Amino acid sequence: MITAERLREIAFWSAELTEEEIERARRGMTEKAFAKGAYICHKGDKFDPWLGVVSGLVRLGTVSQKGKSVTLAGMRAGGWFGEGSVLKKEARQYDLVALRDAKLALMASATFFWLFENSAGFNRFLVTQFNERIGQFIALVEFDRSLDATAKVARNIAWLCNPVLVPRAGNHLDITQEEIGLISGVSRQAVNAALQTLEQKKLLRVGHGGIAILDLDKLSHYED
DNA sequence: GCATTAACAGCCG
DNA sequence: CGGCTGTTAATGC
Repeated sequence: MITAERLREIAFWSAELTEEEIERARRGMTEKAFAKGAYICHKGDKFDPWLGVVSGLVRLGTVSQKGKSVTLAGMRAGGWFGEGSVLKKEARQYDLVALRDAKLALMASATFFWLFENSAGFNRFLVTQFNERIGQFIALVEFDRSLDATAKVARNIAWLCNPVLVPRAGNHLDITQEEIGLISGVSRQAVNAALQTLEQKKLLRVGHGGIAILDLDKLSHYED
């Protein structure tokens, strides 16, 4: 169980909840630490909590039939995910790996369903979250030709900084080029080249162990 | 051609 | 010093 104050810190959506709903939410939640490289769950697991990243970086991915690993998305601190599997009471559709030491918040599915049945604020948040994800998905399908490495990197960085999915993100992203590679499905060297291209176009600025976002909108629509 | 792996020097904290 | 970055060379699809 976590305190009401802790809930405010780690869960931006709690701002939409009434006192009673906050009480329910915090009683149904715990925090858990994962070491770098650790699996949070595997594809096919019956793992029921809804998840939020409190600190660290998490990779959502899977393994194709041919055996190569495919990354679906990265999730940074402040992001919440997994509501699809919880709502449908189904097994996880992907692997979750901590790319560095991470702390996650876990909400029991019974609590999630209670909020779903009783809280207007929580439902407003859920609809907003789904809507934003659909928007990302549409943007992905819109460009049927495959993206080059620079475009993949640009889009994945933009997703990590989505202000609706991660409202407190700000303009700075603490992430190494290797981590961007793991999330984007591109080698570290290709990430390095991509970042330099994007910096020249003034869409972002590269620093040591992090980047500053200058033009999120252009990053999210970037085509080579 | 473009991207990947491997290897390495240099830089930053 | 250890981790991260920027580059180059060799290899693969």
